[in-house]
Amino acid sequence: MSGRSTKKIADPVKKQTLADFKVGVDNVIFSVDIAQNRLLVLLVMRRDEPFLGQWCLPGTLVRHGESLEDAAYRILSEKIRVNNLYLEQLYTFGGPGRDPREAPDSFGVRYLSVSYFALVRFAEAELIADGVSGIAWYPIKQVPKLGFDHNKILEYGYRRLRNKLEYSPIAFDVLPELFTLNDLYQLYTTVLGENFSDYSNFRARLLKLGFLCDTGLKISRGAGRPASLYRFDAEAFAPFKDKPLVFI
Amino acid sequence: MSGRSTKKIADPVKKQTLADFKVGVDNVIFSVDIAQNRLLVLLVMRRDEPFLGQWCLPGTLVRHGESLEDAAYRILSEKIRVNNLYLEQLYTFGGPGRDPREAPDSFGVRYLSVSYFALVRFAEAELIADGVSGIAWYPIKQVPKLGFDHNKILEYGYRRLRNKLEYSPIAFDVLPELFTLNDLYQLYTTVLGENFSDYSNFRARLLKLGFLCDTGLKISRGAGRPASLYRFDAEAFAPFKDKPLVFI
DNA sequence: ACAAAAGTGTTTTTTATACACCCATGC
DNA sequence: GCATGGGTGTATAAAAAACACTTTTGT
Repeated sequence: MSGRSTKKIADPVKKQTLADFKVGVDNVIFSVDIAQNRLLVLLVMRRDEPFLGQWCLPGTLVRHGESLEDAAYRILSEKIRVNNLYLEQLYTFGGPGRDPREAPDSFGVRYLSVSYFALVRFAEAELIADGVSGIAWYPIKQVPKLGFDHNKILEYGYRRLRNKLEYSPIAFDVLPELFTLNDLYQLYTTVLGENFSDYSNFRARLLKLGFLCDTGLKISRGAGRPASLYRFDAEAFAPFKDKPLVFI
Repeated sequence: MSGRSTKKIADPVKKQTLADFKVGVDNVIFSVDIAQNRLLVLLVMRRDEPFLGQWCLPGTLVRHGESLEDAAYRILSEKIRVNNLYLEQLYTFGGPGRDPREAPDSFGVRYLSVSYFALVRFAEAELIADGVSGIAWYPIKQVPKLGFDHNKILEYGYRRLRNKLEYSPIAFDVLPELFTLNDLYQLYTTVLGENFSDYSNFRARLLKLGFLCDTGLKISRGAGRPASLYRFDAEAFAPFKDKPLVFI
């Protein structure tokens, strides 16, 4: 308490003035490798201080005239080429001292991070290596210690991914136009774990909802009966928007 | 397309440079007036330009050394006195041009808003009028046109409130220590609408979950049978954390 | 005695869960 | 013909929804 009042003498000058910020955008970019049943997250190796040479989420600072979402799309397109993706804002981390570039207890500029969460199609995603430093898909279970507070951001993004998958149709943004129910099921199990639902029940529930339409086309993958190809019908899905827990 | 390339000549100087930000925090503060069955949101009248004299969400700019959440608590405590509340971050709005103080297409500073969502106990909330301009609880259905993009923020907060109520125990942060099941039910109906559930079913579901304990105390409110007073048992609730859709 | 508020119980319908089983294809 | 992946069906348990009914108080 007495420590506090000591502080109060020094504070008024500083505390009353507004902080100046640089705003960064950090992306948690997921993709699902169905073939290997792995959930992957995109990491890049820092080329600058701080945290030079350490793995981080891909991020950037926001430029003049650029919206937050624009910045998020910019980093994304600097790192990977994709046509299909889902992207949404995640959370904003902005405590003082979260970035080492902020001189401690100074009038210096603060660094705030608005994080975005993205899910991209693994098969078509093409990583853009700049030839200087690393970029890689990391299986979620093998992510190392990251720079900044990026492990926390990633954890936040992972939780969001699992929730989103349960009640919104983001899977279809990342599946090909035509897909089998097994493709869909595998995507779900890879993210949510094996025991989230039995295949037969998953199937029955989804088909009953009525926004997956059977194209009649069949695809044969090696041995076994050929699978029907389905298409996601966005119009038929419309009435389910805003309704909780559509899937699983 | 040719318009674009013209732009490109002018851009590099500006677009490549980082934007400087002031960061604001805007609060969507809800309370539930059970007596009158109204959901209320706190609005304040702006004392400064821009939007002087117009109703807005209570907000402030973040100061040196202050975290976002600290700023959110600061405005809150400048406007109302409360002991019990729930508060969480909502969303970050940061497009260029969202604040009129940004000179259009200039090098000037950008204004970004991190919004927070709060639920406070109506009965104990004491509004702090500064004697200069207005502050008031507005029924959600009667909110006027607000300054900035605050109607959008409010809408976002309203949706969050309804969702949160369904799967997390925020109601208990805002009910008195001891409450009747009717108090709880009325809070729910006021926010979610009359037809979200039948009282008897609501009651049965909640009691079965087992984190409401009957204190044995009774309270009599006018005519009719006295009601049991319950207490929320946070420990007994713990296992339900992270499980979706506990209520309703 | 009766209206008002609180609380209990019952019936019906729908959904979830766990399986067992049939179908079509490649080898 | 049999392993493999695809697809259907059924039986049981649990949850949601609708609604009728009892209990306890004030007046």
